[in-house]
Amino acid sequence: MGRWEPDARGRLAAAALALYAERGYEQTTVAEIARSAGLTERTFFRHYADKREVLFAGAGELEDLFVRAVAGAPAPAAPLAALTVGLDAVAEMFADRREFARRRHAVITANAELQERELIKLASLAAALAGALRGRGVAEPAASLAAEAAVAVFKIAFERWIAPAEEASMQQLIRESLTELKAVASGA
Amino acid sequence: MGRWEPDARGRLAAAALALYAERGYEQTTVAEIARSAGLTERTFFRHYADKREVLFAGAGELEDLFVRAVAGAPAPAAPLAALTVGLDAVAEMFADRREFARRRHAVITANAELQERELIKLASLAAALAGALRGRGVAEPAASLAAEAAVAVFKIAFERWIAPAEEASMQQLIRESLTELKAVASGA
DNA sequence: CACCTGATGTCAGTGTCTGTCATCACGTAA
DNA sequence: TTACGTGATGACAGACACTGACATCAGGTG
Repeated sequence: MGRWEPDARGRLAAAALALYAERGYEQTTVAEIARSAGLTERTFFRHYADKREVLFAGAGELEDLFVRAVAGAPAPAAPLAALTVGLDAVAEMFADRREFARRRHAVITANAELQERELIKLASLAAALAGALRGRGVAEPAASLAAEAAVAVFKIAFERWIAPAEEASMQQLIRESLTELKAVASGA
Repeated sequence: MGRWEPDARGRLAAAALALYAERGYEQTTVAEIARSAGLTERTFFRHYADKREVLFAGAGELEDLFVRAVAGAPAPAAPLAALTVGLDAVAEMFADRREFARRRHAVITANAELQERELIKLASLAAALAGALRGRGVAEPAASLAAEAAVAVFKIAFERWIAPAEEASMQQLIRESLTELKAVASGA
């Protein structure tokens, strides 16, 4: 065996989620997370920029997947059609992580600081999507507006998907939200 | 004259904006802001919950104005039409604060923590607007989607409004963004 | 065997934010 | 006038997030 236990990053993330869920984000110190993972506080900050970031390690992958799918959508597709290709790819990625998503989201919605971090990740996603659309020849401000709308669709579908009683697939919920958006935007 | 200089809150906000603009948000300590306003660090935290909030005192008023305008829109109006009434009210409120908005926005865009706070204020605004729409009989998820779309329109119009060369009125830019949104949403 | 590398530990320090108590001008009532 | 309450502030101690600097040590490499 190696000099250290493997996957320090993953152990820190798991310990953090467990402690945040058990006693709340504010009531958990970084030293406790590190100790729970068999490491020191200083090592925590070598793996994650701050106490919140430990919950958002997957945000980069989500953004990459979404952006690549949009960039690779069939050429003649309109902005919202290209974004729909990305939304479908994202839905597939989430499919088998519903319980994890529920636990993580419960922790985030219980704390304002964590919500702030989630929002800036979504804003980063929207900016990246707008960039992908511009790469497809979409002009501003249409690119940014379409990207913001797509993120809103994702956010609302996601919240429905993790609702306690919900059983519909994320892809189904995304399609429904998209339909609603089109109806709302054309209805005034 | 009173025992203390008047308007401690306002003096703190002015000192903070000036210092954040001059040397950057992270390079400014709360103790410096307080001293610049003739107060102590402890008093700063009695007026503002944290170092960021001092830049967002007006967010509550913006939300109140926006929500009241939407709630008071003519009864038969569709969701996006009611939101447009609110957007017009907001545009009027901003009209004579363009330079202040530019300075404040420059500080915020220069720092990720401040952007996070701005995003959660916009999310709070979107939630309040969705509530106002539900109060008008709009069902979910249409209410939330329409509210998110309206906030996106506001955000994009605002950014154009404070762009260096821009001279168009905020109302004009909001109308243009709304038109773009409708075109994008119906174009796929 | 000597050396380098990379992940970790240790320690000291800064800054944000909170709890607690003291201070003191002002208003009010006896 | 005097005693008392009130509210904004100051003073102080402390918890905790986060950073910089240096030490440690197993494993790979020459």
